Amino acid sequence: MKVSPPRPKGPALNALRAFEAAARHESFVLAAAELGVTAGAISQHIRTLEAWTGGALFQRNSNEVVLTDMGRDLLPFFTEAFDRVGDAIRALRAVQPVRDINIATMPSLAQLWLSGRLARFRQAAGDVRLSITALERPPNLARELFDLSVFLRPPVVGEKITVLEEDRIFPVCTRELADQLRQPEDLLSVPRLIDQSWAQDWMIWGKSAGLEFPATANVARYSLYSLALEEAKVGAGVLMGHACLVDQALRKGELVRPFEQSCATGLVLALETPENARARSDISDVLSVVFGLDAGDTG
Amino acid sequence: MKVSPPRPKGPALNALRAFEAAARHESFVLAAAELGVTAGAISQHIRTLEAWTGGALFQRNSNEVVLTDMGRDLLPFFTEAFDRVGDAIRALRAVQPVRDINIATMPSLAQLWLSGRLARFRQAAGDVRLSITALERPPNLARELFDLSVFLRPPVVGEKITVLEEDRIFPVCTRELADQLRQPEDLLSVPRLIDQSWAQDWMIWGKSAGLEFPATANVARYSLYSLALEEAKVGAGVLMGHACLVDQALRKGELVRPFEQSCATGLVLALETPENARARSDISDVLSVVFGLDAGDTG
DNA sequence: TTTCTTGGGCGAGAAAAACTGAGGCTAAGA
DNA sequence: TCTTAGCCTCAGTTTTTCTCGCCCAAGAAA
Repeated sequence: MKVSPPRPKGPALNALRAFEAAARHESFVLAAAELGVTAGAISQHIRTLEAWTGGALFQRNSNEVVLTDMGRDLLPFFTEAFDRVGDAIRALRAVQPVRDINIATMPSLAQLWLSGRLARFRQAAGDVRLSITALERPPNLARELFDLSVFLRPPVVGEKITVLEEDRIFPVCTRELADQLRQPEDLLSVPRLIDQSWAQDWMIWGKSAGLEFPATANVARYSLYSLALEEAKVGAGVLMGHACLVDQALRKGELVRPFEQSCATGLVLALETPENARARSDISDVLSVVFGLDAGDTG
Repeated sequence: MKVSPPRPKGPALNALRAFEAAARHESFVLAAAELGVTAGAISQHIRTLEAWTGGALFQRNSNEVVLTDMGRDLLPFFTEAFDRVGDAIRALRAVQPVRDINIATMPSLAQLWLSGRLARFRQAAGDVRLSITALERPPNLARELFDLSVFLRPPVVGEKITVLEEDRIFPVCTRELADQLRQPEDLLSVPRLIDQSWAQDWMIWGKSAGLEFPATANVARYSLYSLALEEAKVGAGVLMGHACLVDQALRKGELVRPFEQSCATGLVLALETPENARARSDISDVLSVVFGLDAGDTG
């Protein structure tokens, strides 16, 4: 027996947070992205934690990790804990009246949809700094310090989610190219432009038009929607346009719709705010000026 | 506007914990002790946090800190958050069946009361490592990784607190010295030994005996009760004995009670366990073997 | 009054923690 | 078969955190 060893120390808080994120995503890569570090860092945290507890939290497979039963049982405790920590941080942040507003959105929406609308807002309220972070997936707003997120996403039911519009898609191209397209079948013979992350778009629209598009033939993939859009503008092919993303180009006449037929993707353009955010006057300003929403106007 | 700045980062988790502890104690020194760091470290964390929020959390006075209103409003969020984090850590620790049991107690109890009893336990269950941490004050068991605490403390009402006995005090000394003491008034003329932290003891007992002991005259103060006890054993003076602390010495005949009169200090010898700890079989073993308590046997 | 003690601030340097980056492995899909 | 996606590990570096020494002010004790 040792008398008076130092107080027993728990594991590092950052390691706990890393576990929570990794367990929630069941992926070190996603957890790393959420926390803004590399996957290696997550891996190390998890190992530290496993060494501390003496039991395995994850089962490592070749290209995935899965929670062990033990890890799965533990997760709710950690999620609850860090949700409360998130609340505390948010409360801390709220002591300062206005500073800057962090918006999370998809790269494509940031460039093609949001930027125009925010210009309007920035004129109206010059003292607020806006910062836009482009993310592939909607962040967990209970955890991260965003005040607002706008994403095309499945229509999840959520407390603080407002559906702005349904996501609809239809082909778009230059007027010149459109003139060569008499009927939908003609689309099979021109280059089709798609965004990596929405590889299904042509198939979905095809189904509604009674066509089947081969997955690979005559297709150019782009990692960013805005790149595909630029290519479409110079006549490189036909882009499957999302209404909210090509609206500007259509208005300007840079692109046209060779066929009126449109179809829903099953996604919605949704705006989400963290708990209590709409009580902040600065944020509800953005909501009303930019999106035409009033406080409490939740979907 | 910056597009795609990295995700907005919150303050360091350790800084949040430092704030919680500092705010709860309204003292950097106590918070530092709880977290096992120096007060300077706490001070820096708080300043980091204040810089992040842009508002003062504490008002610094010359030799104290007091929470600002803002800080006071924030505290409940943080306490809730770190209570949940504590739960999570505890759950993590519980995945491993038995390892070691951490006991928190006062230095005097550790030496004079606990050690004998634990010897009994250590014989019975040799595979459990016990570690005893001596602390001045009862730790917050919702926060720290102790499985058990034993303290002389005011009789607070608590869920998981079991009162073992009432704290009673009475003078003790060597038999030789006792022979010179005919009546309580004689105590005024012999050296009185006291422990720093229980400076009131003589006054309290004096009141019950109808005597008034001058606070300073003819008094030897010791920083540890066990030191005072050793001095008493060699006849250096009369010690105000706490029943639970001098019991062993009385049994062995090393000390005697010159006067039978005893009085209660208003404190109790209380055992505390964290939430759910008594469900752990290893811990309830300690409770039953060492303290004669059965599961669910809470005060 | 003077001295001591206590609680806190500050800055430099040390220690510890966290993170990155490179190289390797496996499974799945093209 | 080749590529890609995930994860692992390890070494080295960067960043953070902590300690240490010294200062200050206020209150208690002498």
